[in-house]
Order: sequence, then structure tokens, then C-alpha cells
Amino acid sequence: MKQTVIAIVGPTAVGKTKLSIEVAETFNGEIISGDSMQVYKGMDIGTAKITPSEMRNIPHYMIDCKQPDEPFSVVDFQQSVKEYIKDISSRNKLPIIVGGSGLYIQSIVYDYNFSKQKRDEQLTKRLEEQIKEEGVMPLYHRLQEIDPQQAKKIHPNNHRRVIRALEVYKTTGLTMSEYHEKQQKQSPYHMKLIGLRMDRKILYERINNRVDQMMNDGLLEEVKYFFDQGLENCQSMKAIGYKEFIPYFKGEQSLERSVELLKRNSRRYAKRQYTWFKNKLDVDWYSLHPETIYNKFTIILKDIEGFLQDK
RNA sequence: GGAGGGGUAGCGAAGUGGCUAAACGCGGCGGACUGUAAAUCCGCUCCCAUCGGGUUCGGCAGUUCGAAUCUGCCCCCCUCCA
Repeated sequence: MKQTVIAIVGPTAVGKTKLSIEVAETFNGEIISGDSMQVYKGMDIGTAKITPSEMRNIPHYMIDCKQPDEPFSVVDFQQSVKEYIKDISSRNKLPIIVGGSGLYIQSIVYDYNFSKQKRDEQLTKRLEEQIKEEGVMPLYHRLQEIDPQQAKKIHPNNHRRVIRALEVYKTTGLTMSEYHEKQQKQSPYHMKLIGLRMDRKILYERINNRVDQMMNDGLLEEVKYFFDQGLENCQSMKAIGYKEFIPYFKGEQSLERSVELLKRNSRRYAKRQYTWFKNKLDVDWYSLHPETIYNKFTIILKDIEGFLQDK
């Protein structure tokens, strides 16, 4: 028998957190964050992390489980989340995954079959060097030889993915395509995917306003703290809401400009999130409007009820 | 009234006789994604269309085989001097 899981996805600032609490309270659920940056301790304002009081005593997982100087990856995420789902289900509670990191959610929904070996950072570095010296094409051609299928899917300009594809083969002996072939297409879970969306204009406005709010709430101090710790090159500082301020602290960019870029990057991110959820997941979409958000929530709760009954 | 500077696609801004429907950035839209994913990367964005065609660079009239680019007049904007 498959475990039942609810997932709530959608672009940033659409209202996922709010809904998640409603769902958890109504159906005796516990929440697993599906977010690549909220795992970091102390990155609260910039990641729009739920606050303890907002949690209303609902248990939350995958939040604050990493130090900002630690690396984190989909595989770490997947491993932990699978455990949490098992654990929550075993206690007869409803696991609710809430988040906007497409790949992360995907890795749970379809139980992505990642390569066993860890990422070899030395190798990554070497390949990066090589690209710097001779350009991508030599490496890209090599990829075309060992895994033509994958090569076709990757644009040569996407160095990151060219390198990764090569790495997978070098460290595991299997090509990426071979991993894909082994991939099951069915979800191991009995799952309802709830997608939240909102008129683009309104969403963008909300994003802009939320950034202003973050600034009022002390985002700058939050980021400054990490900057002063010398963490600027860490993975955590690649987050939107953090990376934009690094040039400011270095005196290379005005604060105004940083905020502007933060807004822009958030908007662009929201667009990418839509693309992912639209095209890679089988989502039940619900259109939200700020004025009538709770009416829509009521409908969603009813739908979930129906879903939970017919399993 | 006098002296200069300028009007280019939604915006900003290059271009200063053919290679230009017009660089680049922003804004907008679409897409890819299996260990950095809030990352990384790709495409479209004057109009119609499948090739292809039709209108553009303040306006009008010229020069020229050919003009956003040269000339004349006109309209508008900015700066300085009165």
C-alpha cells in the first residue's frame, strides 16, 4: 500500500506557507519543507522562512537543519525526506511537502534514482579548469561520444551540466542516460499535488512588496552577518536575497541597485518555478487572488478531503 | 531672441550611406533541467505569415542605384546665454 502524501507547490510569494498550515491543521498533518535554502540556519528573512509562531505547533522538517557553510544537495534532501515521510505516516499523520524547489520536489514525487557515488569536487574543479583553458567543445565532444543522448539535451554553454554528465560517467561507470532508463515512471506515493498560481502582475507586485518588507524586517543585517563571517562563496549565499548584497558590502554596488536586482531575480525565479511545475509535474492547479484567498483554500481543503477518502 | 545638444522598437541606449528590422541592457513571454537547482543554461519579443512578405528609426520633401545615417523645411524636448 502506498503512503499518502500531499504536496503544495507554486512560485515564491504565492501563499504556500499559509495554505500548508491550514491543510496540516485540518488533516492532522506535519510539514516537510521542499525548499533548497530554508534548510540553512539563520537565513530567515531572506528565504521567507515560516516563523515559529506561524507554525502553530505543527511540526516542520527540513528547516534549519544545515549550517550556512555546509553544502546541501538534492540527494541529501531526498534521503531525509523519504525517512520523514515514512516516519510521519507510521504515526498516522499526513505528510505535507511544501516548497518551490522543482528538482527537490521532483526527486520525491518520482523517487529519482541518483547515482550512488558522491559528487567528486576535485574532478569538477579539474574539468572547470579545462574548460577555462581550452573551451567547452573538447569536453562536449567527449560527452557526445560517451552519452550522445544526454549530449543532445545539454547546450554546450551550460558548462555545469556538461561537467556533471561527464562526472557521472567517470565516477560511476554509467552514463546519465543509463540512469534515466532505470528510472521508474510511477510515483511510489499516493500523492496529490496542489499547485498554487496567481495572476502574473499581481504576483510580481507581491514579490516586490515582500522584498521591501524584508528590508524593513532587517534583511540587510541578516546578510551582513553572513558576509562578515566570510561565507560569501558558500552555497547558501547563492540564494536570492543574499547574493545580491555581496557587491554592496564590498562597495561595488549601491544598496538601491541591490534591492532592485533582488526583486528582479525573485520575479525571474517565480517564472522558472512555473515552468517546472507546469511541465514536469502533474499538478492540480488552483488560481489564487489575494482578496479571496480563503475561499479558495476552503475549496482546496474539500478537494483534499475527497482525495484522502478515495484511496 | 541668441548658442549648443537631442528626438531610434514597451523603456534605456548603440548605430551616423549598402553587410541593419536595426548591437546591447532592462521589461515581457516561452523553454530545458536526475548530487551546487533561489543554481546553471537556451529561445522569442515591429506587423502578418510555413517558406516568405509588409511597414519602420519625430514629420514632410529631397539627394542617391541605395538613407536611421546626407540636404532643406517643419514639429517637439533639454542645456546655456539674453
